[in-house]
Amino acid sequence: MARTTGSHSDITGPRVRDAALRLFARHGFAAVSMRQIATEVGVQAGALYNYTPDKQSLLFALMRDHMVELLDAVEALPDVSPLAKLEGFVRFHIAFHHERPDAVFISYMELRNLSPENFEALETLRRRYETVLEDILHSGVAAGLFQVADTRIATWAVIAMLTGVNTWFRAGGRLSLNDVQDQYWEMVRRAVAVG
Amino acid sequence: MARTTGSHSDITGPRVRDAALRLFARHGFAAVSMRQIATEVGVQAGALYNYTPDKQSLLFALMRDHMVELLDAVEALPDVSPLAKLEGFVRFHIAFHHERPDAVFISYMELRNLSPENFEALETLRRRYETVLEDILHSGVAAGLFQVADTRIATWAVIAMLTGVNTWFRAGGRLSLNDVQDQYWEMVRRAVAVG
DNA sequence: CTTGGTTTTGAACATGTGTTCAGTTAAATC
DNA sequence: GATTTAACTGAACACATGTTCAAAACCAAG
Repeated sequence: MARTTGSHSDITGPRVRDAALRLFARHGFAAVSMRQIATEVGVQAGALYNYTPDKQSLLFALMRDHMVELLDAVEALPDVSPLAKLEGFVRFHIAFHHERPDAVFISYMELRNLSPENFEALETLRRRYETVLEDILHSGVAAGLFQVADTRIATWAVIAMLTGVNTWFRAGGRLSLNDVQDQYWEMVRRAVAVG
Repeated sequence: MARTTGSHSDITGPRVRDAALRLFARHGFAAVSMRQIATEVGVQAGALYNYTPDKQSLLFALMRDHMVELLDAVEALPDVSPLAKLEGFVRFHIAFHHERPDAVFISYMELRNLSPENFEALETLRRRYETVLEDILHSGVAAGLFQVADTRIATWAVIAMLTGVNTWFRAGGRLSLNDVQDQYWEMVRRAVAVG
């Protein structure tokens, strides 16, 4: 046997990425073999190499694509007052991350499995995302709306707090996503706003 | 060759655990082989099985020991007012986690490599730790000192925020550990305290 | 010095790993 | 219908994996 009926790279390509994303998130990059991914796709392991030069590049592509999506979305947020911007950021972060639990998980957990160059590329993207929030905090401080001792630390604190939602929140439970957004926004607002 | 001169289980045992802790934290459980651990200890792979029945038990022992230490320490905090208790918890969490970056990292990252029973055992310990903070928040709310919509969510939010310190803080930099504790305590206090 | 217990070696086992590639079949193009 | 291109198979490569165990060497006690 060789080429199978109905096979097409436009179909197999996304299926490879989807399977890799799910398996990497569930079991970890190092614990997943190329043969497991291939089985999930319904193909032999060798066929995967039409879609990635090697296993690590597959991981990196997933992480990079996720971060680029994240950046594009956050930079499209409306340009309003610092307080409204902060609220927008909080609600956006929670919602965006909730929709992509696997990609978020991988992007935080598998950094150590990247080559130095790939790691650096991803860190650069992550820093750009953090800077969006830090700029908001900074402009709020300048406008006398926020009271923050160190905008850098506050940035890390807020992002860690918001990202933590993914570890426990599941849709269909006691609280809606909106409830969660409301409560986190309330805590963030009080933590940084004056008076 | 066989038994080596100077070999003793009281020495090799801790060395096995130390090497495993450091390697698991650095490269991940699945990416570290028993032979790598053995090399680090200065022993052949077979000798490790005098100290653990298998690889997974070694991981679990490290995680469980860490959580038990954490629980013992947090339950020894003084019984004072809710506000002072909360401050004590915040400062304790930051300091304790700062001193054990490898154990903290492993205990958060390698949960998925545990068997179901081991996972459940660790989750129970983690819930007990969270309950310490939730009880503090709850008693503060009852005393009219705190204003928190949902103590469960606030617990997760605070712990995620505090644990995040480990991802960026390194001793010897711009800020002392005390500076960091001060700033996080300020943010937590404002996020939950009334007016 | 002998005996009994402790600790480690070194080889082996069965299986799994990422990756390559010649050969084969399906789809697309002319 | 003939030819070219795209997609995949299946086998192979060289090596790594967790774990077991008889044999050997060390240490401690009598």
